Amino acid sequence: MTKSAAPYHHGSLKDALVDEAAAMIAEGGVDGVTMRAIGERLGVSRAAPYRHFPDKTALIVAVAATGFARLSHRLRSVDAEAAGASLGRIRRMGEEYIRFAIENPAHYRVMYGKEALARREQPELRQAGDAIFDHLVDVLRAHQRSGGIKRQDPRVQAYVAWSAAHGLASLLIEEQILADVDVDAVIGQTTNALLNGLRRRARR
Amino acid sequence: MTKSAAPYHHGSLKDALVDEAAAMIAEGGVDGVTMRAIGERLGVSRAAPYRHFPDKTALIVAVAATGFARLSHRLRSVDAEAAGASLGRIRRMGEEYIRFAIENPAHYRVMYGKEALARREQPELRQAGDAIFDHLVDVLRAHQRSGGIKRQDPRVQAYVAWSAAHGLASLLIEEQILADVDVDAVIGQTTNALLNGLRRRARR
DNA sequence: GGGGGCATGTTGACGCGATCAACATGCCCC
DNA sequence: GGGGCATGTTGATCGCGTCAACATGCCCCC
Repeated sequence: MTKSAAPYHHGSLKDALVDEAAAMIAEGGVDGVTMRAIGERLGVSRAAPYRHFPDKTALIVAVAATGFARLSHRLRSVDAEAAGASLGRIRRMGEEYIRFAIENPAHYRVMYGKEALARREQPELRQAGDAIFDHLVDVLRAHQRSGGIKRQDPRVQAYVAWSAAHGLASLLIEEQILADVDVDAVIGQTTNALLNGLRRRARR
Repeated sequence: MTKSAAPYHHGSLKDALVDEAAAMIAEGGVDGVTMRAIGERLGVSRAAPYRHFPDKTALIVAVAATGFARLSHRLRSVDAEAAGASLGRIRRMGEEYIRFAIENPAHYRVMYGKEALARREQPELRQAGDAIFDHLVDVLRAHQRSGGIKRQDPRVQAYVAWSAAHGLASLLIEEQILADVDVDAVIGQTTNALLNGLRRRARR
C-alpha cells in the first residue's frame, strides 16, 4: 500500500507516526501527543513529522482515518458473514461496533468520542463516517423490505441504533462503567433492547 | 449562595468566570478557553482568574460541577412530579436528561462528553456523577418492586438506560445527526426502545 | 560516472498560553 | 489610623506548535 520497507532515512516514518500517535492518545489523549514527544519516541527531531503531515491536526486525522478504515472493514466482514436479513445480522454489527471501540479506544476517541475532531471540517473523515452510517441505513432498509423490522424512516432507526451503540462504547472506553458490573450483560441487553425496538411488533 | 453583589474589585469574578468559561466552551471547546482570553472578556488581567481557581482545570471543574448541580436538580424535579412507579417516570427522566444536554451543551461536554475531565481524578465530580447514577438505580429498583420492569441487576439496567441517553445526547450536541432528520422522533423512539427493554414482557 | 534535485531530517527562532513571583491596591477590622 | 488579607496586575519562565534556513542521502538523467 504505502512505502514498503526501508526507503530513506528513518524507514517509514509516516506509518510509525500514525501508530505512535494512536498509542500516545490511548495514554494521555490528544493533548498527550506533542510533536516533540512523538519525535523523540521515534528517534527523530521535533520537526521531522512535518515532512509527512502539514500539522498536528493532520496527524490526528490520519489516526482517525485509519480507525474508520478498520471499523469499516470489520463491519463489512461480519455483515458479509451474516448476510441476508436476519435480525442477527444487525445484532452482530452492533456488537462488532462496540467491540471495535473497546479494542481501539484511541482510534474510537478521535473518530467519534471525546477528542473527536470537527468531522464537519475534515472531508476525508466526514465521508468515511457517512459511508458507515449509510451502510447501516441500507441494512435497515433491507430488513424493512423483508419484513423483519418496522417500516419507518430508516435513518431515524439508524440514529437510534447508533446512539445506543455509541453511548455504550463511550461509557466503556471512558471507564465510566464500574468494573464489578457484568459488561457482557450490559452489551447484550443494549442490543436486545435495540432489536426489540426495531422488530415489527407481533399483533397480540 | 456564594458572594452576593459587589464585594471587592471586580464584583463577583468567580461566578463570572464560571459563566464565561461555559460560554467559551460552547464556542470553541475547552481549548477555546484561555486564561488570557477569559480575563480579557471580563475586563481583568490574565492572572486574575488564578485568585479564584488554582489552575485552568479547576475552572473547568467548576463548570462541570455547576452542570451536575443543574442536572441533578432537574432530574429530581421531574422525578418528584411524576412520583410513584409509572413507567412514565423513567421516560421523563430520560427525556429530561437529553433535554438538559441540548440546553447546556458546554456543561454536558465537560461532565460526560467530549472535553470531559478525568472524573476519576476529581472527587467532587465523581461524587456528583455517582449520586445521579445512584438515583437512577434507586428509581429502577422501585419499579422492579412494584412489578413494572424486569427483575435483574438494576445497575445493569441503569447502564443500558444511561448508554442510550448519553449516546443520543452526545450525537445531538456534537451535531452528528443531520438537520433534516426528525430529532423528536429519534428521541421518542430511543426512550421507547429503552422502556420496552425494561418492561416486564407480558407472557403471550 | 558525476552532478543536480527532491525527499527527509535537523536546529534555531517566534509567538502563544499556562503559571509563578513580586509588586500594587482596596477595604475591613481592631 | 494602620496592618493585613483579598484581589489584581505586570514581568518572567517554560513547553509546544510551527516556520525558515541549512544538512544529508539517493536516484535519475546526461
